[in-house]
Amino acid sequence: MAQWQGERVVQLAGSRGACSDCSLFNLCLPKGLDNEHVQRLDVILQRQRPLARGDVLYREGDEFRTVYAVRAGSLKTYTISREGEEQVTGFHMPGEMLGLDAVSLGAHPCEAKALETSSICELPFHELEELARAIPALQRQLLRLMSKEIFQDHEMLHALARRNAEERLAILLLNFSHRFARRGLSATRFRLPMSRSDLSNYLGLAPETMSRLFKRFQGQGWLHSRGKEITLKDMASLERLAGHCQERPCDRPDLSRPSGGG
Amino acid sequence: MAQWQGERVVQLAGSRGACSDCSLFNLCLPKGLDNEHVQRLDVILQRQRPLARGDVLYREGDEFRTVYAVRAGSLKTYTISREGEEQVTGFHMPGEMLGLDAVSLGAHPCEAKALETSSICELPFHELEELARAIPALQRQLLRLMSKEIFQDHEMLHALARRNAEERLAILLLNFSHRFARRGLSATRFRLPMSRSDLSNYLGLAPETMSRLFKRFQGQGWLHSRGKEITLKDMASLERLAGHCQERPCDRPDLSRPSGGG
DNA sequence: CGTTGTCTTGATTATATTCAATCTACGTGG
DNA sequence: CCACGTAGATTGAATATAATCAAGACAACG
Repeated sequence: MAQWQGERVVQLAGSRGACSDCSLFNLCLPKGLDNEHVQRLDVILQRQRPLARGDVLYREGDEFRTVYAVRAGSLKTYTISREGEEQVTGFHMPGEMLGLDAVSLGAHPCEAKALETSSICELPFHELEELARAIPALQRQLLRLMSKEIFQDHEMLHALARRNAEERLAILLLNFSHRFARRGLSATRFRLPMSRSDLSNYLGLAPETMSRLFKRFQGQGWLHSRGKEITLKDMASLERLAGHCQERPCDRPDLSRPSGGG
Repeated sequence: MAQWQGERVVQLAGSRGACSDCSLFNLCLPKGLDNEHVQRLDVILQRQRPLARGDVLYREGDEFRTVYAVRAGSLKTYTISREGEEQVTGFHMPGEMLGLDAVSLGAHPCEAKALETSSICELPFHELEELARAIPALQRQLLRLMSKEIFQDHEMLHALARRNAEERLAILLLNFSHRFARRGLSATRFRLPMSRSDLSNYLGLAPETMSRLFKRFQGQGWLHSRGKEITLKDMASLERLAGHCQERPCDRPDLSRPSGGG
């Protein structure tokens, strides 16, 4: 593919005011941005060459200049403690954003690595900020995205602090199920692109425990797993385990009080 | 005190361009805001009547209209699961902000309760957003504040996922030590305003474990605790336990690339 | 077809939880 | 000022849960 050369992507917006590439950033509110705005946003989008499995998008300490959105594939982000141990802080699937945790420090506090061949969009934060000032709906959407990340982290804190291993896995499986479903994929059959170790690390468990959990879940008939391929067979039981379902109130476009001048 | 009636506080800015009340929100960059801006920010600040211990500032599900900063006292925020169990998501000391996790949903995803008699500033988010568009440094600072919260949550995730009980307590003690020190208070003698249960809940431990930990730490000569009064006596040992010290890179004013038009 | 890394499995151990029983501090009312 | 009640904190003993250690199976890949 010849276009993966970091050149600027100047794309005209679609006909209905919907986003093209910028939709990957979840930055477009259906009613918030008109064609002109979409065009201005797309102009600052850039494509990178695809990442191969294991490629590092950014390292801990790297200067923060851009935020990223996953176009295809998937990545994990993780911090590295002084002793060298990893802590996976998130998995990022197509349509999801990463890098916003770097705004505060001005440098990336974590590392991002491709779990498989992945295609990434990047958006220079400096220009995004400027544009956000010009487009109220964009500013708000940016704030909402960050707020959502905080909200999700709090859910994760709850899972790690109050839930046992089984419950954590159930929560995680349903979480992925919802994320796949939102992309129009099956909510019950999907492929988890990360290793069992990454999963267990994310959930604060030992890899062996993860293995035993999958076995137990399979024995209960709750799911079928063959390597990375997962089939959820008893959503009700998983939801019962997970407690209040982890339905995440994703980007709702209806805001009672639009921040724009009206 | 007669001024606790929710009236608007119209305060003139100090002489050096430093913030007055708005400094509570950590929204002012020393070099970023001049007097005129400070004045505009202070104008939208409001004072509430003080909260008594146990008073709820906002409940889960409450419509999100304002963000808050602690002027004096302290609060805890916590989510409530469907089964009614609490999960403490944070403690908020003077000069610290809360409520930003509500931007995404448009409603507060957690509840905030005063741990002691507390005085609160509130700032209508709608107006804050507008002002942020007008003042680039403010917009950036707002984004940085949220980013910092994400960053801190990730540290907490690491603590819950990878650290044992002792290490978690050491991390927490040093965290508070730094927060008190930043306010000009002693880094080694302070009063933890929350109950042991709140602490243990926050750290994902049973209250009994927390009790045993304090006893063990005291036996090691690492600290002295009498009720809520804590004296740290061996910072080196605590730091060794905590691993890389949890020094949080708080609001550094030096940003290589100011987002303003220059 | 072997090599490598990941995953799985079993046995054992460590860690923190749970349950139950005091103990203490503190606020209330006599 | 003291007795009482209550909520929180502490302590001990038993238990549960997941981690660790150590092999072995499996899959991907050259």
